[in-house]
Amino acid sequence: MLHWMGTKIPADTSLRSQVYDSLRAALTAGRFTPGQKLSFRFIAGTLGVSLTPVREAIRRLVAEGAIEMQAGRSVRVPLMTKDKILELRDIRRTLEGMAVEKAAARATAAQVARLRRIASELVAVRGRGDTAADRQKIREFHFALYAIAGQPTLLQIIEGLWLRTGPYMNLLYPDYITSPRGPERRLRIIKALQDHDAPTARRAIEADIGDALSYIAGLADAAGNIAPAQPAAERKRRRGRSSPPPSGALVFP
Amino acid sequence: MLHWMGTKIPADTSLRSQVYDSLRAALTAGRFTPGQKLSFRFIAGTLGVSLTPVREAIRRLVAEGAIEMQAGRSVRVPLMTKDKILELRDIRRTLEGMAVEKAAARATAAQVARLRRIASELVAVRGRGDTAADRQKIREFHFALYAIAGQPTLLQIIEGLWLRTGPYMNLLYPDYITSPRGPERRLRIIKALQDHDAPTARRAIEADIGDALSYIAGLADAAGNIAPAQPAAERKRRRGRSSPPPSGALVFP
DNA sequence: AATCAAAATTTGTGATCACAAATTTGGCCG
DNA sequence: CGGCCAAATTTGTGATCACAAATTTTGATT
Repeated sequence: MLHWMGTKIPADTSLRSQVYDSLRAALTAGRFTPGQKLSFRFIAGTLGVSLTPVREAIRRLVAEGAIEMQAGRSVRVPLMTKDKILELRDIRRTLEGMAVEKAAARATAAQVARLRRIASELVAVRGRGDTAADRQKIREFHFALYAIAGQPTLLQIIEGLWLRTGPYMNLLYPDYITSPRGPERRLRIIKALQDHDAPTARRAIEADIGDALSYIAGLADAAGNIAPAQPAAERKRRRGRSSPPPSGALVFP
Repeated sequence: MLHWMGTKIPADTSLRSQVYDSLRAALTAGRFTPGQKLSFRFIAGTLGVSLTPVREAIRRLVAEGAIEMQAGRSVRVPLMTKDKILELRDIRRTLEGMAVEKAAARATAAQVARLRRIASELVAVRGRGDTAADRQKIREFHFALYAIAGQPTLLQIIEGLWLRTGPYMNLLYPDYITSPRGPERRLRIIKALQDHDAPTARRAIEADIGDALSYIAGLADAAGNIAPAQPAAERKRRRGRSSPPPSGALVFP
């Protein structure tokens, strides 16, 4: 639920947005193979809509770099290379470092408390083996952190970068993610925000992002290509009726 | 003309792209008043196309932050505030600084020579009072510089940032732009690239961007709003037939 | 003249169709 | 088995239509 100064911003219920959300979720979860061609009619057919909203959703995703458009006329899931990951690493490290630096200067006690709560929820989820839930909590922590900076444009750009790296972040599981550095760094960041210690906070987030993406870059083969990640494990299904997804959720199989 | 390793990339001739280019050019030149509502049918009618390509072009511009979409259903040219300009200043300073730093490490003699040529052309144009030509040369210099870094994603993000600030850059004319700091800094950057002196190059570009956008932020009124810029002066028309724009150029009046 | 509800118009959205370009298929010949 | 070309199919693009929501205009009433 999006809010702004207590005023509810009405959610965009257009089919276009729903298609966008579905594609975004599928990309982030790695449900498409990198390099896979996505035809408009396949997407429209799968989601049960016409071509029109699909085309507009695709335009947005292309603009955000989440999918790429071939010279001719087809779109496909981008293939990742070591160079591209290293470039994204440098950009993300810098921008997310900037966001945290500004956040440290402004963080209120309530905001710090919220971060602490999310961090402890993450600890609780970790080790349960639910990759999808784990990643969700990580995302929640990071964006709660960046939102404190109060810089909407910066936040939007960072979201775009997460969308580009998203399909490959599953590669961190299970090896990299079990390192205790993550939890330690999150606590260090929280402490630094509490103390308004911007340089320390920045260093911690830069190390976090730098290490994670360097690790992924290290998975590249000799040609510099990085293999696609496996889809995140689904959350446990609710007991009871399982067939139809809740109210109008457009999902890929 | 776009090239890549000697291979011509075929230009996208779709109507969608032409509409996008037209809107982008109009926005950059300040031909729309900030806050102005843009109806799909107005754009389609003006450019003589149907709604379909307009809708897709708009989606892309919205994703890039060049225009914004109201909650309900209309799109408009974003209004600029002091806070937003300062945020864009910080992001641009950082990312363009990063690009120049990488460029300094890689620049070849030929690339430096090209920068020097553009810089001298800019000096030639400067003082002729042709704002549009001046801005075009500035853009050419900056992107030739950033391209040397060889980081396509970074370049794409920077282009998006220029699109957001574009409608307001005319505010630099004629007062700010006549300062001799600009030409001096460009020469300093070129020299630093030649010497592979990354820190000096970064400092120079950061000062360039920081000063320009700080100047624009200083134009805000007490409420923090920044008045729209006047459209850039048109280039001198070629003599001869003046009515129809060259081959299929979709232009706004 | 100011107010406000009803009517008229405008506007974005989604579906559908026609069409050309790209891609795949299938068969033929080497 | 492999290369090549024409037919068949798929695919993205652009135009058009219907429709509901939003906006503007109108006109009656105070």
